[in-house]
Amino acid sequence: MTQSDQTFQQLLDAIIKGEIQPGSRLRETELASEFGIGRGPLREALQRLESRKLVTKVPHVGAQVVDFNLPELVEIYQLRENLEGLACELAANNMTDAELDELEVLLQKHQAFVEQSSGAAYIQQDSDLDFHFKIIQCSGNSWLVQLLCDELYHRVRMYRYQSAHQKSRPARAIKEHTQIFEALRARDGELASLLMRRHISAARQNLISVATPIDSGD
Amino acid sequence: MTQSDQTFQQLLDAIIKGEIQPGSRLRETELASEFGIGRGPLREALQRLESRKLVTKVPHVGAQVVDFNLPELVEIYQLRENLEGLACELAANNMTDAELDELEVLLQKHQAFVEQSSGAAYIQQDSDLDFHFKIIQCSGNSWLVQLLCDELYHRVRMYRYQSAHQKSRPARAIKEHTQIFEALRARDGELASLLMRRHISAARQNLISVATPIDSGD
DNA sequence: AATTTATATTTTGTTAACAATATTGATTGA
DNA sequence: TCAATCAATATTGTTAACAAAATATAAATT
Repeated sequence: MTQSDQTFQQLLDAIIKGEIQPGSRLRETELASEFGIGRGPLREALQRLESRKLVTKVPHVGAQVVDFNLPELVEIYQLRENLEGLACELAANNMTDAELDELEVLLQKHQAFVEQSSGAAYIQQDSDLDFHFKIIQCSGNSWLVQLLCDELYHRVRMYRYQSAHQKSRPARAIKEHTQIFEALRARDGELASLLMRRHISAARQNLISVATPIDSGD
Repeated sequence: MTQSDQTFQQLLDAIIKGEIQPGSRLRETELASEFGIGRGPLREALQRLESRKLVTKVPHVGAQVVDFNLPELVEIYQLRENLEGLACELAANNMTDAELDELEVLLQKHQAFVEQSSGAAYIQQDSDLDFHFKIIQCSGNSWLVQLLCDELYHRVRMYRYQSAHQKSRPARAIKEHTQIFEALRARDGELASLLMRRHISAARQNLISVATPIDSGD
């Protein structure tokens, strides 16, 4: 594994978990010596973060970690709604019985996390994303997989870590996941797609209502 | 503008137009001296091409231009179908009257190209893509714009240049574009979306039938 | 002759120094 | 006191040399 790869992974993790704060300036020399590598590989790592939209770069000025931004997150959820709907349609036809079993395991694992209600919220939320990931990967469309898993989802995870206190709505999510799973098991792509779209749409609206201070009208 | 930027643009153009053949090996030293630059900026350019999926890199081995691949193109059209459908929905609400006028101009320009039926096919096809681009940009969803314009479309254009002889179906395309435009003008997002999905779906099926040798059944 | 082993060559990964640009801070003038 | 100008500093862009890995070539063995 190249140094560029390693550094990319480590920076990715640190940014998503908020260990490097949103908006931070990323100085090449500073980071390079921190990781004990030269500036070359570090620049490559930064560029890869930029292509995932976790970092913005301005020529001759520098790089900084993206800042949290509700409108942008809403945009991402709009895309998820459509793309994951499509993923369900495709997965309903493509996925094997073994894959369905694996998905069921994920669902049960998630349920267990919620019921014992222990552990940090982000564990539960990662578990939620695992369910979505699995379906996407079963779609069989490699571009769809890359777009969602490798580009949009980093941003979603970043947001979740940074607002892990808002426990979203785990019980309801599980129920919706179960419905989606059953539609997939029945190979009903149309229904699975509809349910997934509704599921993400609800999450999007929840996002807005949580982040927006209630306007009491006075 | 940095050397990395310039080189990226030039390589992008050369790859899309087929001046650098699909499957070609891209040797760093060779290209660098060809562009009269060092290997550093060249590597950055290659990396950016990789993130657009026009080049594949293997560590310690090297980079090569992606090869044409029908199943992958079909995957991309599946995504376009959904994403551009969404773009229409959003654009119907968001786009200004001025933008509608601009779109109409593009439509007429495209029509002119087809009627005079002169010029290379790829001019007509670029003109076709301009129409799609415009709508996407009017969606107001910046992630949608980037995904489509900056990632998926390079691959579409690459395919079109390399099969410019297959004149697709320009007259029909114009007719469908006109319908979509009228729906947008009427601010009917649902209809515009439906028409766009159907439009791209037809293109996808055309793609398959053109590329697949007719199975006469014997 | 075919296959393996060893060697040489090519090519990528990495570094450290240099050049160019932007930022910062001090200085000057109104 | 504030604004503008200039020098000093810090930071990115770029290059050329070196290190490590993979590929190609040649020799040796069965």
